[in-house]
Amino acid sequence: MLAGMSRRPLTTPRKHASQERSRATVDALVEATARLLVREGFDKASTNRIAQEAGVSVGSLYQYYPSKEALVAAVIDRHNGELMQVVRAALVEVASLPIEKALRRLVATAIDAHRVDPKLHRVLAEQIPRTGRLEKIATFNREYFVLFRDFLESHRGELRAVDLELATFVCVTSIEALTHTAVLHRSEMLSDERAATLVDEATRLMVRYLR
Amino acid sequence: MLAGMSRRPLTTPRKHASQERSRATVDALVEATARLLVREGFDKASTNRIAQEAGVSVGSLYQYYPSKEALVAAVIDRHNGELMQVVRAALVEVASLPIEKALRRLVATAIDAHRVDPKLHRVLAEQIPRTGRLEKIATFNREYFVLFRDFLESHRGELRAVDLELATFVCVTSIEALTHTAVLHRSEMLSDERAATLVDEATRLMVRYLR
Amino acid sequence: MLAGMSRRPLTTPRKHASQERSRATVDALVEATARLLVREGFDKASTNRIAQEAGVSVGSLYQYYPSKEALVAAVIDRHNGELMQVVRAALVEVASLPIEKALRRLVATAIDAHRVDPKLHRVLAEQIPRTGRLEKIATFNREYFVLFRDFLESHRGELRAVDLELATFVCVTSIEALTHTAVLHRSEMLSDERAATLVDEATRLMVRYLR
Amino acid sequence: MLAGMSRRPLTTPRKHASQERSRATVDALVEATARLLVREGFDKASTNRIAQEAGVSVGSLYQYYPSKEALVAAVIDRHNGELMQVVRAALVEVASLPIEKALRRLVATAIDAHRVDPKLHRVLAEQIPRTGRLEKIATFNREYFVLFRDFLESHRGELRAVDLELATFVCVTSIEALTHTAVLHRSEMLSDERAATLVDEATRLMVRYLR
DNA sequence: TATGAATGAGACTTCATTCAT
DNA sequence: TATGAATGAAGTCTCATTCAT
Repeated sequence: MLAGMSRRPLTTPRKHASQERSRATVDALVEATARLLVREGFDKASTNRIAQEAGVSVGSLYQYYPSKEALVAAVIDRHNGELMQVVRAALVEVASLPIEKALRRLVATAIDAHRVDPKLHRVLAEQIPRTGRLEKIATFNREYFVLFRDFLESHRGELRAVDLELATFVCVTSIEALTHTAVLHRSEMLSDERAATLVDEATRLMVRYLR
Repeated sequence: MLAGMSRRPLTTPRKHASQERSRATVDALVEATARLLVREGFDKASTNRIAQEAGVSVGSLYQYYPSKEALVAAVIDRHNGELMQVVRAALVEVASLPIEKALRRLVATAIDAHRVDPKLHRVLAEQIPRTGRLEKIATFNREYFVLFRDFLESHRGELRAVDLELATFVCVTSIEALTHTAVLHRSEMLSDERAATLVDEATRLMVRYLR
Repeated sequence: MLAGMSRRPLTTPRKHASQERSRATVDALVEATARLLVREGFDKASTNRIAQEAGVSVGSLYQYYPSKEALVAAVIDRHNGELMQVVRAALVEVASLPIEKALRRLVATAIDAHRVDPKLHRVLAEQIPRTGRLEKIATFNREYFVLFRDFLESHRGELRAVDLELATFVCVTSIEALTHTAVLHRSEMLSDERAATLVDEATRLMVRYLR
Repeated sequence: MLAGMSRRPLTTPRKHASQERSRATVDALVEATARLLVREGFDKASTNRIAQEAGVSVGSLYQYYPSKEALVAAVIDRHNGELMQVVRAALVEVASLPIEKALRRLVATAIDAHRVDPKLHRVLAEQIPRTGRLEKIATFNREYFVLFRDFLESHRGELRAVDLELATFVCVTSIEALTHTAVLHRSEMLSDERAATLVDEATRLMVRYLR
């Protein structure tokens, strides 16, 4: 569907690094990649530089990852994992709350999630499309989507009549955009005094729309 | 704010191409860049290939643009210009309508704007961060922002008490995200039957939030 | 048919180098490749080294040849061309001679042909299989084969009853092997005094076989 | 004689593998090398892959062979040994036959010898020059040469007056070339019906030449 | 002795950019 | 001013070989 996207480099790890020594190498590589991505951006993060930053030889890098893309993919996966953990926990916690309280909590959580490692988040958000991780992102989003849909379903009683699918799309997309933009491009909005207001507004947006 | 971004290549055109012939060359170059960006992606769109596609020598390319980035920047500017034209027209047209009708119209326009050249839009959206065009985008957004704020201001009477700045942020960000996502990742939502529903929902989201 | 031979690198030149300057570059590259092949062998003749030897940048090398293999292929083609010229000339010259005189002359010519650039010939003979030039070699051999067959045909009267195809195979293969081996591995056989003896023997081999 | 061939890697095995376990490892390595050479070609047959194919660690590989070349050399030696066994047996068997019968038998045997493992034979024939095994090959050929010379000597009575040295060169080279080419490049000549004809012709070539 | 993780020189190749014509 | 040949830094990746465990 995307033009010119044939022959994308492999993005799956090569070995699963059973021994302890290798495990350390793999971790160092992913960590180094994340660091360089933040510090220098995708283009400047060459495999040689990554290996160097990880204190490892290029050869070792290629022992575990077949390409730079695979390494970035690993960083993405790790980051997504962390985000989803936060999100999942929040959704569980919130399941039994009345919808307004619940949504407020979810918005706040979304902001927190974006704060996990905002610089990394930004680079990844920019680079994801180039890494063949669209699917994984889709996966990520789909999981969020499904969980949120379940959440709405279990609060059916408090909602107006609405196509849940559509409502989920509207809410998830809006929350994501608002929190993402606020964290990455409008950090002044998240000062101690003003953060609450933003949460208020986002919550109001959702609540009024859904009720 | 972005780390390690010093020494960014120049991104302003070299001459202003007053003569007719030059004008044609410049146009051909920008057009060729856009075409290749869509067809091959940023990385594969080399300056040599762009020159070839434009039917011009590389030498000439560098006569008019000091770098590849400058060329991409030109494409971005052109694209943004087209978008803003659509948006501006809509805002003018809508100025005197009651808020619900107005918002419905604006949402529909946002979708149309994204449809101007969706594939190009997607590539640009992905590449913008790498081109130092963040500022220009900010500029773009700021103009939209200001216009929308004015729009809200002139409909003050129909709104609840609300910080206009904040409301603008919420609305602009949400509309942008909903239309962008729908067009780029959920094209099935824009089939003839379903498009109206999406517009309905987005409108409802805004209206309920603002009133 | 050969195992593991999929995805062979391209072996056709990239441009045809019309301008004089490029022509010189291309020539220098082929020449340098031949030189290095002789001096260092295939494996040590890296593209960077070839470019250096040619007094040209690697970039230029890749402007004209898509791979090292293509360069070697060019050398092979050039060498084959030279050989065939010698061989063709001899066959024409010999057409009307009685078969013994003719064969003697052809054997002597084959030795001469191998002497054109024996070291290069050796390296190429060794490297040909790896270059996807088997076809070209086949072509080369086929031309020789056809010419020799015609030669036999036109001397039909002097031959015993024999399958011409088969006789051609036997003669061409033997002459080639004898001259190749003598030149490359038994140069002592080609000293002034002994060369004539070798030609005698080879001629006798053919004549007795054919008559 | 070959230029630039100094500093060739070691090509002799490291230990003589007295113990049984070692013997098995060594065998597995040589066997694996032969298999990979056939399946993937010389370049793709990396030492790591060979070790893996042999079910042994790279470390162990280097315990027994000091270099990749040494491994290939071992394969060549093994292959040559097998060939020589066939050839030696034939020469013994043939010693007392009249020359025509004997030569027919030797030609047939040469074809058989090439059929022992034609794919391996081809790869080795191509790779030998790169392995410093030229000497060994020379050795191989020299043994064949000497045996054949002895054969001719013992049939002196049936021959015309001829320099035995030279006659041996002519015969050995021609037979080798004819059988090698037929097996590797003209397999259609060895179909059940046609093989006999080829043997006939080759025999005739020799007999007429020698008598 | 065996293992296999680690090494790192070096191979191939691309492409933004320059410059002689 | 236009051309396109030339440049060469830099990037990705492989693989023979070593060495700590």
